[in-house]
Amino acid sequence: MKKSQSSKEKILRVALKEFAAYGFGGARVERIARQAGVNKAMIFYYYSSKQNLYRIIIKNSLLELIPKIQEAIAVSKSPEQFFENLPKVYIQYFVKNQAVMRMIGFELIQDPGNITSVVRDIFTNIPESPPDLLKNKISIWYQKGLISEPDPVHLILNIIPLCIFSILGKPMVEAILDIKIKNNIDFIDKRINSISNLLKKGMLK
Amino acid sequence: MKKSQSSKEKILRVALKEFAAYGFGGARVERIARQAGVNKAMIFYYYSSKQNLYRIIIKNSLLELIPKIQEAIAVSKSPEQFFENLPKVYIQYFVKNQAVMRMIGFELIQDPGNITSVVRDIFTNIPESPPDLLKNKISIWYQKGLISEPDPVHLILNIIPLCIFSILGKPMVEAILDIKIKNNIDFIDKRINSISNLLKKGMLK
DNA sequence: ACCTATATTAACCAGACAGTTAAACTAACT
DNA sequence: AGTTAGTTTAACTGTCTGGTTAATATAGGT
Repeated sequence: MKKSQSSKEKILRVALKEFAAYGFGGARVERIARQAGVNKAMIFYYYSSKQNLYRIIIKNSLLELIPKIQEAIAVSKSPEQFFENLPKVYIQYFVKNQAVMRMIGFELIQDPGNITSVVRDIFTNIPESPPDLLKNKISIWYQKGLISEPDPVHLILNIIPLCIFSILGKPMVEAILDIKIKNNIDFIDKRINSISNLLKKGMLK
Repeated sequence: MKKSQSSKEKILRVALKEFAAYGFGGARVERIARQAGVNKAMIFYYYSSKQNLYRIIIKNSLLELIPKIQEAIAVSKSPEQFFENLPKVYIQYFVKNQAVMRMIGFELIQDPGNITSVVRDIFTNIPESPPDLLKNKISIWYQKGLISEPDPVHLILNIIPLCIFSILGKPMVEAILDIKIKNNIDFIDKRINSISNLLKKGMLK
């Protein structure tokens, strides 16, 4: 029973790319099967439905990302460090896992209720919940007069968008300004830097 | 020939919502027809294909947004004003036209090449191109030592994401922090404020 | 060798899909 | 009343889709 394991996992890997490329509606089960080198029926044998396969992939992806964020929060002893660590972790993860980012993006646009329920589900079953950790840090930092934004909602909404859209929005900005960004590694480095600087100058007191 | 006009336009209005809700692949031509109170064949009669209908809607939407941005840039005599005006224009437009935002989001994720070609197409046929206006302002402001970010790419990528994701990411942040934002008008006001403050503190010298 | 549980396949299905067609309707103009 | 051009419709088509099924293959345990 070794080949089965590889088939089961290969379906996940291939399906992630398929969903990211075409969205749920546009994704084709048969294309996933073909690219995974597996009979179409195997997908239903292992994952019972297209919807279910989709949900499992989203959950897996989030479970992979969360510990990285958890650590970035934990190691940040000051808001300066926090504003440097978090964008770095987010951007580097999403650059390496663009398919994940695209799938999450799709979900947020199409059916926010679905992904948010997955998120809630994950966080209620985690011992040291990263959101709680974050809330505590923010409130302590604000009380100490270190940061200017006391509301965790707006603090988060001032960070995450900058990271995700940096990658997603790149082609758009290239089109708007009518330029071509050649060196992607340089661009990403510059992006992380620009975001960290903006956050430090903009939200530290 | 009066009813035809209203049918033709109603298809556009309904299709915008359909595409925003389900993405291109998930959108159903027949559902558009039914909701527009029109025979399905009418959609092909007026717009020849689903793809073409999609492109026309995207283009129309951008053509509606661009003048607003153009004006926000033009009236901003200082970077302070710019960092206040642009987020306000973006967020207020996207709050009122969430379907447009979702469609653009879909495109950016699924087929960036498509929407970017539409953008290029629009901007090359506009006399006072807003990107050029923006590039000039930024370079002048930087030379005068008023702003800290000389690169228009990163300046834009520090602004637009904050606006778009503020609306799109709201349910996600609610799920992460396990809260419910009740008053949406207050939230949007606070969001515009928080972004303007971040940009002013973070990017002015 | 036989049993059993898991893995895999080809062939199939009913419904849905984008797109077509040809005929009929409408209303303005002559 | 007849012509014309733009609208609208019902009925259709060929293809594709997610999902099913029943038969078969595999391999480990007895």
